[in-house]
Amino acid sequence: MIPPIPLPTDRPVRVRIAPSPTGDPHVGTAYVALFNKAFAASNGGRFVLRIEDTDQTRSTRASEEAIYKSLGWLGLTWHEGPDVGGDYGPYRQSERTEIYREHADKLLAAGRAYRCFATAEELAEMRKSAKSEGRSTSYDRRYRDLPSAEVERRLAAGEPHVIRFKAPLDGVTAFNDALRGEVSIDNSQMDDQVLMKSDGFPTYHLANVVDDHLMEITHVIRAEEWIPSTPKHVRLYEAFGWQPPVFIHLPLLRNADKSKISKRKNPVSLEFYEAVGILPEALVNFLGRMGWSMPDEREKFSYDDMVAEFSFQRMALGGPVFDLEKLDWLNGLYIRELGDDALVERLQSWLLSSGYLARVAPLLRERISRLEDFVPQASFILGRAEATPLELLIPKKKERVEAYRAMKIVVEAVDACRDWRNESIEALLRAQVEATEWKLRDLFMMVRVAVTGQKATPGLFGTMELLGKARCQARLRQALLTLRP
RNA sequence: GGGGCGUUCGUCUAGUGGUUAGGACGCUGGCCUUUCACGCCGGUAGCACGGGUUCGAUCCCCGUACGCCCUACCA
Repeated sequence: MIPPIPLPTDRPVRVRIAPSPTGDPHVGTAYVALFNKAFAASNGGRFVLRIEDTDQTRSTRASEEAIYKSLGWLGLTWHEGPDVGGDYGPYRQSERTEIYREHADKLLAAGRAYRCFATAEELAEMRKSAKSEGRSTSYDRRYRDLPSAEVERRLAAGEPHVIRFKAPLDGVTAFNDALRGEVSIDNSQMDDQVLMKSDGFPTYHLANVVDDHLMEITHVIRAEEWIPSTPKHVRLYEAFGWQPPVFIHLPLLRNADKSKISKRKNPVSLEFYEAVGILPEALVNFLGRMGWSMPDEREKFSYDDMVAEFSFQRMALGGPVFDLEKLDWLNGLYIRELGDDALVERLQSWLLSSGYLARVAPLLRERISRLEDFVPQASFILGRAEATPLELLIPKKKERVEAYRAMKIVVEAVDACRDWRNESIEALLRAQVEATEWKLRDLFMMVRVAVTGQKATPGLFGTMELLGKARCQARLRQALLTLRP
């Protein structure tokens, strides 16, 4: 039985989501956003969006924009964030590096953190030998007690280093998860977490704790995967002399096989759901049924209904499988409820707008002799795609494994593409020809068949552009699944 | 390997120390209908296992199994 969630008596409830802008906007982000926002709304609190772009190698502005767009599409809007401002900014972590630096220095000065000069190779070597000897592969604290003169010398020499937290060596660290009760780990399990990376950016652990405190976050509502690192966060709060927030860990969305939801096994991009015509209110409703239920157990309810009845005591803790079939059923319910005008409006704002048709029509002009031919000709671009059969997918004189390998390369390249235009798609695919060691025509034919389900189509790249990245990804991934040896 | 979290129909879930364990998706039979879909009525299938505690456990406790997550200078 889940106890009531403690609320602050002297200050407003403040919650946040903190997505990192890498890759496509994720359905898990929307899930966590929904429960944060609903909790805030039911308590008169505020919902903050903070962008965790501390991974310089993976974060992109395009991905950040995509998060705004998709969450906005779902109506999961925020009171404070990089785009709308607020009293606790900046809300983009890459603009807060000075703050983290100062706080890391404080820990350094207080003897709660230390500089570690281990190189990546050194660490890899350490883990390798630890593994071969059957020891724990966590960091062995080799720089924890480096004499200060030596630290100074290396610093003066400009040696790159990270700052690590001095985790307690013995004892136990416990915290209270509002849904699960006390969670504790033995401190022998806690390693000296990196706080500041050698590039001067903080890790999640430092940035998160510092920002949540500075932004006066009262309840940290995040996914279950964070439970194991929460004790470290608790020790960080303690080291700073801060009061930790209430921790609420939500169950993880799952694939059909119960593993954590992933793009390999499920469409996870919010852009996919929008592109295939899932209604935002249906998706929000569906996410609200993941681990949560209305008191009367009704299946269909709006965000406002949810807020009116919201309580974490109605939360189930098992990891819910994200079932597309049930989403489709629910979405159908919403569609059937639409009036004629509203339905037409939805269809138009989906793909049946004159603007979109204006882009499709030129592609199909040569292929139609009557106007009525347009509709069947456009079906592979407007309609739902069936999985392309295996025989069609494998080019002549190619083996299944070869096709699988090549498709994998294509899928990964497409995932990474951030500029979805005819020319850039072409450049992107051309760039894969070498990697696959295939003839250009074979590779492009396989992609064409995977994406359209047919061998004869309008220009491949223009078609892909119009189809949109999300749907192309889904179809390519479907093909990859079919090809899997 | 180590640590943590979890476990009610295939899936999403409700639920209580005594219930024929309820609803939804799916699948399925029927009705409606010129057909299909929608809608309506019905069927299908579940408390992981073993010990306790108890007059009685799906529910409380302990163990086991299984699943998942973490174990990065990613979040």
